[in-house]
Amino acid sequence: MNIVRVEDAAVTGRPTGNAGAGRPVEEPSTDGLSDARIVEAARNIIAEVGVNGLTMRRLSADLGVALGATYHHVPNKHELLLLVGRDIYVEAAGLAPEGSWDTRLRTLVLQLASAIGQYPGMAAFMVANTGELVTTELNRAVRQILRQAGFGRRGIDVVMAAMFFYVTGLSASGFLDQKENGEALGDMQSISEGGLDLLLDGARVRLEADIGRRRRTAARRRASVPVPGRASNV
Amino acid sequence: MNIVRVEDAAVTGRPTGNAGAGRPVEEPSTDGLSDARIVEAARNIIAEVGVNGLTMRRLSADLGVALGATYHHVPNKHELLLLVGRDIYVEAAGLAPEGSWDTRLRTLVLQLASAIGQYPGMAAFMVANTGELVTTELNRAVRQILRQAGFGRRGIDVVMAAMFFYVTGLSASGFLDQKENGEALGDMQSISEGGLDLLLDGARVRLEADIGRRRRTAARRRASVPVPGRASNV
DNA sequence: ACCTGAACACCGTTCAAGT
DNA sequence: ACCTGAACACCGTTCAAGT
Repeated sequence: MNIVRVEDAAVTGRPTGNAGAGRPVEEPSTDGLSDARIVEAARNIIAEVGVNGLTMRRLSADLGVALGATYHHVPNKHELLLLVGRDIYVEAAGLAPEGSWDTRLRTLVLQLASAIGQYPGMAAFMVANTGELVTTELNRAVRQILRQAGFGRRGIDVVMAAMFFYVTGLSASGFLDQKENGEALGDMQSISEGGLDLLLDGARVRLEADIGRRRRTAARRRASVPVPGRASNV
Repeated sequence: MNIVRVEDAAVTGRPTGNAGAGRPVEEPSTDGLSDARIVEAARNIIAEVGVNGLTMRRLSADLGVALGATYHHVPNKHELLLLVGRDIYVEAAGLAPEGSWDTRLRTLVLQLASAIGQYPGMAAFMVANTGELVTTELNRAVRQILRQAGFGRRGIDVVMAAMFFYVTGLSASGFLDQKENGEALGDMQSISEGGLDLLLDGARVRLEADIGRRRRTAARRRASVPVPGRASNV
């Protein structure tokens, strides 16, 4: 009885992307437990009953092992949720949309919010544990889109911060849920997307500033004219 | 050993603003327990040990009563956290900054994020329970700022959604914490504020569109010229 | 009406003991 | 190395009993 699920590309593809962690990549290990199997089972439970419904006991039962066995692979529940969060990120980073930088970004944000929204309570956890989650391929994917668009280094940072905060807030508030209550909820969804467009407008303003600055710098270099105010500094 | 605390205006001012709830407003009740006293104690605990450190037992002990006594005033922990969340909102809505609409909004967002950031884990809870929190005076305060600025009805909704998502994401990730780790964290803070400025740029674009639309409508009304496409509709 | 004392069901985590 | 069975400490919530 599950809602429309995105393909579990990240889980089935390769063992959970343990970005940053020094642990060696696990072998497929045809039988027995594995990080990938645990994360997959955890995702299914969360999708059904939410993060608060995910219990180490319930998880172990679904995996057909004793409670202690799960703890042999995952140190604690917090770390397990981090694995799940990274898994969702990796999956969302996989499906790269086409088009101009802003439509690509827009689609990516909406897809990501929708993906996270399928796991009740997950966005709240992710927003509270940003520092331990950001080092993923999603980061790289977004950075690349912005770099190709022409954003400067700091422009990229700023836009990414805004996007990240927005997507977590958006998914946590559950406005994108395609649940059974389709009354005046469509209005909230259009407002949420409107907020995203607002953000993209701001990003466009920023992009013009970044490009203008670079063009001026290049022009000065070509003419070999020292910068008026800080000529002695270079 | 508390961090710089904002004045507890909302708590001491009047009993916790139970927006929407049908419950009658409680009398001061000089002695004994009260919603206001419970919320205040809860805030202190959360500020010290976070939402996860807040325990109904610990709370009751700090209040000097038995566990059951607290439950006589607050139905459950979820509802208690809602009271705390609304209390923080009401407090933040109280200090209205001066200046133009965008600087007022900017200051308000940063103050709000900073206020929430003082209560670890609170932002995650608030972002996960938007629907039960939004009906506060903060909502009114922000709406008023935007209306006076000249935003249309939908423009207000969109800007507010963007602001809300951003502020929760911002405060939850704790970039505004003035904690002991002042290394490269100031950089993250400036990036967070940069994201906010991005959003305000977008809002400015939106405002121009709103004002332009209204001006055109007024001009048509003055000239009594029917609208080309939908003349028969009015 | 308000509070106490004690209980219930459940949770995350640990660990000696088995293979 | 991997798993089982059982325990420990703690939590949210309830409720008969007192005043």
